Amino acid sequence: MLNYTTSEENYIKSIYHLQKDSDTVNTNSLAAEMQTSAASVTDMLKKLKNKKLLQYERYRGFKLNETGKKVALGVVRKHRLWEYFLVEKLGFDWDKVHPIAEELEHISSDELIKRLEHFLGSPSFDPHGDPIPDRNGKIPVIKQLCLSVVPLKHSVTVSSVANQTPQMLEMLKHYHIGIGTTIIVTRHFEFDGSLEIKILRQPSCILSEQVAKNVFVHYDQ
Amino acid sequence: MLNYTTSEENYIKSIYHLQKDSDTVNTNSLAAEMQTSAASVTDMLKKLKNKKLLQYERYRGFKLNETGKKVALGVVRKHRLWEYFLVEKLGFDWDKVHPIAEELEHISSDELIKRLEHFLGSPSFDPHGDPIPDRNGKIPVIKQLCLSVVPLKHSVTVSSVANQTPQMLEMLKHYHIGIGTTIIVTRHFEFDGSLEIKILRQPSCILSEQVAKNVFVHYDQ
DNA sequence: TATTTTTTTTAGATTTGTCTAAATTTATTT
DNA sequence: AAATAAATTTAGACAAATCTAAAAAAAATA
Ligand SMILES: [Mn+2]
Ligand SMILES: [Mn+2]
Ligand SMILES: [Mn+2]
Ligand SMILES: [Mn+2]
Repeated sequence: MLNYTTSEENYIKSIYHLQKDSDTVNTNSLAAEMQTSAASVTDMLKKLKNKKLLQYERYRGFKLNETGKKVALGVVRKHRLWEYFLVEKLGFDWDKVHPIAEELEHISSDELIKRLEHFLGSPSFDPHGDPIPDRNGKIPVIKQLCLSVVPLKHSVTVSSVANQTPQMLEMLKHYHIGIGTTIIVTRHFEFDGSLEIKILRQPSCILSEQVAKNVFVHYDQ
Repeated sequence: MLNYTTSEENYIKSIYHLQKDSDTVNTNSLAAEMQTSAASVTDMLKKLKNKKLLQYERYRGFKLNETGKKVALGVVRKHRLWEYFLVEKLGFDWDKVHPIAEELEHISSDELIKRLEHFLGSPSFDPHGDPIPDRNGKIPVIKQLCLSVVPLKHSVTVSSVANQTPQMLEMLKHYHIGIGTTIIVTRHFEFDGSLEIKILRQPSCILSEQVAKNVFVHYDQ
């Protein structure tokens, strides 16, 4: 497999994440995601098309082809393994690791990642509950649903969090919610969609719909 | 402390290593060390002088000032901590870690290095026996001497290896010599300066002067 | 000291990744 | 279907890091 620049890898990864929800991606959304100009995106699209990582016709949107997806999965794999390392081995809070993994994911040694994965015990999910692709790009799946649609009085366990900004993660920490936390939804307020929830050894509390929409869970046992 | 580019950091580190033996450094030696052209070196020297990291008058050689040395020590510290991690935690052979640490040393987070150091148990020496500067740039010292000048029949322990190319390290592995190996010099051949040595549980063997000159030891107990 | 050699710097290009402003294409409204 | 608005691309510029070839300065030698 060829080597790509840090910049190329960042674009490829962003396209990968965007095309999961929308199939074909457009210039402006990528520019927004990357916090850069639309012109810069167009420049990079030409480069990635030349390198045969992208399906792209001008003005028509674009998407990664199979090669591009493989590259993206490799970067995602590295990113999430490093995040796991930072939290589980170095004791970082889970809301601090993203920017550091954003740099570490570009270290090029394959041997390093092979050994890192083994050292970490081949984890399947990163500290945010996101799946870690294996060496072949295969992603583990679990049946999860959004906390906002969980029926009352069912015990569920938090398996991932969609919005991973420090702001969101800070908030969840305040509620004592993390990956693996067991939750029972005790009330649902129709007025604003907020939820009353109960966490073991914590007083009941109210979550806004906005928060609940970003928390994903699976049913217990 | 400001941030520097990967390229700047690599130049600063090379100058630091060169000026240890020669006080003032010249353009061609740095170009050789960095495997680049003299013109590129001159370009970078102007940049580093502008950033006030360097004493430099054209045609007159150059050296890092105190600020520059601090930056260099920070990079060296990161490089050696990562090498220690790669060998002690990930199980890499010591002759494989240098190029990977060459990338990892540029990851910018200070918090990361603080935690990595703690995770590793604040080691004082890297896998090649080179000292790891502490957070303030202070370097631990040990009294060491070159294996080629060790008197006969004294028990000494290998503390560092000067030439760290894969070729040299491969060779030392073949002789079962590593950091911490106990050695007794049993004969010294005047003809070519080669040494007969004895390592515990190994048959006697002969080291060329070229190898011995690169191995540093300290007296036992 | 004059000449030659070596070292170092400058001049001018090139590549990568970025930008702003203008032009073009596509989409949405009247 | 025009007109307007939005999205996208192109044109042209710039900074960083590199290069080669030529010029200039310093060092070594005759
Ligand atoms: Mn990144
Ligand atoms: Mn994550
Ligand atoms: Mn480096
Ligand atoms: Mn080392």
